[in-house]
Amino acid sequence: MGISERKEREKEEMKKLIIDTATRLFIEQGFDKTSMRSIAEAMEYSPATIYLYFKDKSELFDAIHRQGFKVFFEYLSQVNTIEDPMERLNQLGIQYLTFAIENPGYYDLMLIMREPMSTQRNEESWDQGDTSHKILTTTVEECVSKGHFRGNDPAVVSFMIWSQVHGICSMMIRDRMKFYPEEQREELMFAAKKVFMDMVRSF
Amino acid sequence: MGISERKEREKEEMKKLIIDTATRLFIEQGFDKTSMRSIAEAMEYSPATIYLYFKDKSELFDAIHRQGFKVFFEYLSQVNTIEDPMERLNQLGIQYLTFAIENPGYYDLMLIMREPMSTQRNEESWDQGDTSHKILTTTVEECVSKGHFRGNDPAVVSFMIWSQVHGICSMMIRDRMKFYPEEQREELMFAAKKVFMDMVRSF
DNA sequence: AATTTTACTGAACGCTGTTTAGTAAAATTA
DNA sequence: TAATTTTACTAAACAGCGTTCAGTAAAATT
Repeated sequence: MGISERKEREKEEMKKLIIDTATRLFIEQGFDKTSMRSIAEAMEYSPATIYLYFKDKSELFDAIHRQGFKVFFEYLSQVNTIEDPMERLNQLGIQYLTFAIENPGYYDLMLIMREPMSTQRNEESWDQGDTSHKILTTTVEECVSKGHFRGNDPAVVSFMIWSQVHGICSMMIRDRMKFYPEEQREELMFAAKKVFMDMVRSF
Repeated sequence: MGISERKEREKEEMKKLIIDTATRLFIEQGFDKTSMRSIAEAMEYSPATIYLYFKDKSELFDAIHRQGFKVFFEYLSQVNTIEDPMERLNQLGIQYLTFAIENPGYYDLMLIMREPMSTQRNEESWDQGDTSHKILTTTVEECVSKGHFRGNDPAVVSFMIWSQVHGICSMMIRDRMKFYPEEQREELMFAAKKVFMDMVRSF
């Protein structure tokens, strides 16, 4: 049955073409301006074709969403070899900020935008969110067991830390840093994170 | 010229009717579902009428935006009488979180959504953002002059603090707290803020 | 060679923000 | 009071959106 296998391959290639085209436009011009019609036009297909491969726009962008998480995990996994949990936490923060700075489109889609939620999608993006969350909480728990955080609930501490770095990234990505000259913003992000970590360490 | 004065009054009333109707729908059903047509229908006017009073949707929502900031300042001004800057900072955080919890629609519009920016609008919303920013930095500067924050740059510290509370609120408003049961989320927000303030105070 | 299945599209539906030409009533002028 | 101008408003349209569906030409199967 060579034919059905080739067809299967072609189907996957078409899916990839759609995702790649959509990702390119999305990174280039943002979510709002990336319409199904514009994706189709860039692919030189009819808009209706996309719907043969993805149920709707939400499902298509969920594929991009998932890919973003893959990239995200590559950043986070850089810290795996660090023994000291507190230093690992520190580097985790740096990787987090770096991901947001280098992939603002992904960050926005993955962690700021409101998701239209379709049951299937939520399952998986939950998993990915859950994994990220576990990476953090595990590290925090290690820190607590080494005597840090004065015995505060690791869940609370994790949420605080995540909120801190997410807050910093959100400010940057949604343009709430106009108080500071553009060329100093990235520096400020890391400076704020550093003061935060200094506080954490001396707590 | 009683007539032109009456007309002026009527114009203001019409503007108010539009803003109030738009705000109601916006709070009830969110930004995306609040179309110009739905606002017009709720007012029992034609959609085109709204455009006689507001240049476009962005200008209309800027009016709501401004009103949101007024409410916001009411929350923040509760702390004015507190002498000790560190305790004022603490209460400022509580007021911030409370505003976000009690007015999630406003918070989203004012501090999370991307603004389509029309020159005029930016001027004013800048002013309001600037005022909020000054309230924070002034307090932080007082703290520093009382020996807190180990001589770190008040601008950096302010940005860190704002990011922390903004991060907490963003997580809640954009539904990134699914790791925690719904009835514990508000508690967790304040718990995280408390740990943060404990760190700040002992720094 | 005839039939079925596949991959795709043109055109439409109902929605959006926005513009424009036209109208009836109100205000002003004569 | 009658004629004219100004005001306040709307119906209808434009171009865009996500999405659906009937139809079609080519490919695969019988």
